Amino acid sequence: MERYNFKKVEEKWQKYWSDNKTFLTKIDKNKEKFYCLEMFPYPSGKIHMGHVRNYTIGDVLSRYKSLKGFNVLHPMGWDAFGMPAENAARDNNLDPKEWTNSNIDSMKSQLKKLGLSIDWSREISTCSEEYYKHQQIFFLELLEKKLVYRKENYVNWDPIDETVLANEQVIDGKGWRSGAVVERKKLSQWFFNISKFSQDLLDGLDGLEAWPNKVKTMQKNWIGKSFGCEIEFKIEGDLPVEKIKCFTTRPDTLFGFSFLALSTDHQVSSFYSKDKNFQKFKEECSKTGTTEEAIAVGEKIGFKTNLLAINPLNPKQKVPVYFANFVLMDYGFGAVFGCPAHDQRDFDFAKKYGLEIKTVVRPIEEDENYVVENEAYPGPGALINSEFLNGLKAPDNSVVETIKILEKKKLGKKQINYRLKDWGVSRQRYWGCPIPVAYDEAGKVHPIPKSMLPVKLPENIDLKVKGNPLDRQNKWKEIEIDGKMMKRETDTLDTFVCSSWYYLRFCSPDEKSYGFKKEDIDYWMPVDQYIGGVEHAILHLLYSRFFMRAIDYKNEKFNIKEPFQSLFTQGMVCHETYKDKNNNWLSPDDVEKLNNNYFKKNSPNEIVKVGPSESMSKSKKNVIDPELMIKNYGADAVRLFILSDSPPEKDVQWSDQGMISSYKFIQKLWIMHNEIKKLSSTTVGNEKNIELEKFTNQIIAKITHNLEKFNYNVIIANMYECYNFLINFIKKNKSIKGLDESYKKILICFSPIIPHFSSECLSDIGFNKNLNWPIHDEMFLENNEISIVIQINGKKRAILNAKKGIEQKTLLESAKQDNIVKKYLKDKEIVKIIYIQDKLINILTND
RNA sequence: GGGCGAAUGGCGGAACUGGUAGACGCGUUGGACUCAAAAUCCAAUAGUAGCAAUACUGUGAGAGUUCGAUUCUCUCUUUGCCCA
Repeated sequence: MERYNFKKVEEKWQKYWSDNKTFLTKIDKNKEKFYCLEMFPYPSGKIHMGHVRNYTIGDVLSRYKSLKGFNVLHPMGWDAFGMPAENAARDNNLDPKEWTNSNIDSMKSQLKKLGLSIDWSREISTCSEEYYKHQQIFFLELLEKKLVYRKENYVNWDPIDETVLANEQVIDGKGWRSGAVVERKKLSQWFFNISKFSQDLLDGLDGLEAWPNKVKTMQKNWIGKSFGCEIEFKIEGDLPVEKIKCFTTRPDTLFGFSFLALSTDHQVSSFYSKDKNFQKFKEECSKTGTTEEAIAVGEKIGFKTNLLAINPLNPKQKVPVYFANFVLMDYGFGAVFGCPAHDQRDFDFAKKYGLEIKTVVRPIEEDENYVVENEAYPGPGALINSEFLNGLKAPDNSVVETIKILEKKKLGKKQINYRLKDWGVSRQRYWGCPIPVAYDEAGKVHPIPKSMLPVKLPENIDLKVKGNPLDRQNKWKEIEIDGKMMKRETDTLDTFVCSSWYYLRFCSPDEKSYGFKKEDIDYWMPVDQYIGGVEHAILHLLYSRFFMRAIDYKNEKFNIKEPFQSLFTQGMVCHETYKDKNNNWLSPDDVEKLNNNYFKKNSPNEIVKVGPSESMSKSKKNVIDPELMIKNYGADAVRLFILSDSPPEKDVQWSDQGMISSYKFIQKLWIMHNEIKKLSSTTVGNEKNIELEKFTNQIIAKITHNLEKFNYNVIIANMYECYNFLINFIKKNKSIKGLDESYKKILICFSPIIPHFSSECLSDIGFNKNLNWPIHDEMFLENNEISIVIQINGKKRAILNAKKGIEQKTLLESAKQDNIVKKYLKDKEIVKIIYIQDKLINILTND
């Protein structure tokens, strides 16, 4: 017998699948479809373990569903636009397109070595003209439907990448990619009107039963629906301002009103355009970031006006009006009423400027003399010091009642507010999808006629110069539309736009006239299972849900609104981190382990500091190269290991030991395979072996159940169980009828996880074509001979073998014969007996 | 500060609707093979006591419901993620 040669076998089957077009998918209306999609990768040039895990999970599911008889669509593509290409091109004097395409080639060959069941004929790349042409058409359609608009707005400006960032791309006040502190800048930008769909996107979440609750909650919070009231405050003072509108979720605390705060961008600020002190203040404000966190943490500062705001519920009360740095123009109306006693931000502000702090809500356990002292009390309770509102239960009851009163007096009206802002999609970058519009001399927007699409990116660009590269392409910028010379838009689209509809393109990758064909969408959509990292829980998934709705808006193209029926978020792949004596990160390759101590390789005296296990990242050097692992151990072993140690939704620890033991397991399976093959060819048994049948059927039931539930780590345990059973079974049984049948079924169960090995073994014992997922026989799931647990006073004391369906009386009699049971029942009176049929009997005695 | 989740041997983790806790793997220990090592195979492996049969304790801590709780309820601790 030859040692199992994974290299030969894996290459053989990968070639076989490719030559036979095994994974090519076509519409087949006689079959039920299954669309399995994993989040497509950015073509960085090398796959990492996160990809291996993500795509292995998807592949296991796809292969299982195929064997179950589904018509499976399992495509792959490239999220190919984006800044790394541009940066690499700039630093190494390359063409971003060539850089990207060569990365795609090498990553594709690495993915192929994993033996994924992908229909490569549907491969798409978002940086190809065939792809972004359709995206430009979508953009124009959205423009026509008024779902895209242009406005001047403050934006998050990343000074290193020299681009605008969406709010979501600002993390801790810093750019998500560059890490630079984000500045505020006013620019004219394109926006997708995602906020128009706020309610719809929120409602849609309820229908997504197969999404993790965690993700739904995150989206819900992100959309941030709040119920409140729009109030108009009458204004007195030295300026021609009569009233100021503001939005609040707590109108019930109006009697605690002590100041009105305005954003520095509020209309009223126009009266201060020549006031040097105000300008200085405004500049100060722009230094605090725009994120909610920066505002909450930062110091609250204000600029006092000479205006006074009148409390609508208590016209005798007049309070000062301030500009304040914690008020944002794009929330509510850029004005908030301050109630220091019950909002920490307002409290801090009031303390600083010596404003009144009047308590109007008391916690339930306090009485009416309760006074807010060291910090605001934002919690529930009852209203006090509020005249006719006193006693109302806050906040639910009191908010509703106050709004009713305000509406009746025409002082305000009920309003629903969302935190979700429109999606700014303009990027001042080269390597993205050009926005297909042009401007005439007056600056008016003209869509570029569809016949002139795609707007292609110019080539041979110098990326070394800072600023927007397309803006410098004077020749490219010129365009003639209807005989008039115009200038093209020089911004490109956020790459999140590309990934918002790629799942549709996979259904019709070759369609020339439009992004997809209705017939294809009707058959394939929605995605039955979407698999990816939880880091995309908000942005990508929300944008995709929006894009479906936006494309469909007013045209009713589809019957579905939600692109992803089920969502699975896999955990990360982690590894210990290492540092040398100078605190430099060390790669696992540079570290040697000896007797629980870690040393630097080639310098045996230097002890290595071991840090916590963290998600693999290049910056911490704690990465393991999948290509190397596949080369050393084979794709099947890598697939086996990456699934074996943790449930797929949780983080997994990389372990060299684990990797090696997966490799060894396949070697052991191969040795066993050859023994079984020898045995089953000489077998002349009479009757099927009950023990074998029972095991086979039970394990099929288990594996099937675990596949359906994504318990992939448990399937690996089931595979070991199979090995342990079979190896012992063939040792003691020399001639067994039905062994080949059972073994075949078990191999099919293995095949989603280790497809090359299983295919090789199956074909070696004569099964190659038309394989189906085995179905277990219920008959064997239930044993005739069962073990029944005997409990005395709730404690396990013995186990009794009995026939199925045994009656309580009979069971009790035989239990009483048991020596241990006898011991415990001696001199005791049986008070009660609890019998769970065929499972357990609990005997209660009198003490 | 708010929301959601998690906590089981030395480690990763199993346990269907409350019913034999610790499947399976790693590691460790002992043994076989070997001049020796590696590889492989066999055995043991929650803790405590005991030669053993066995007994007691045990699923982060404390309470509760129940004949019976890793599983359900409440309080607390630690921890992770998201939002602030």
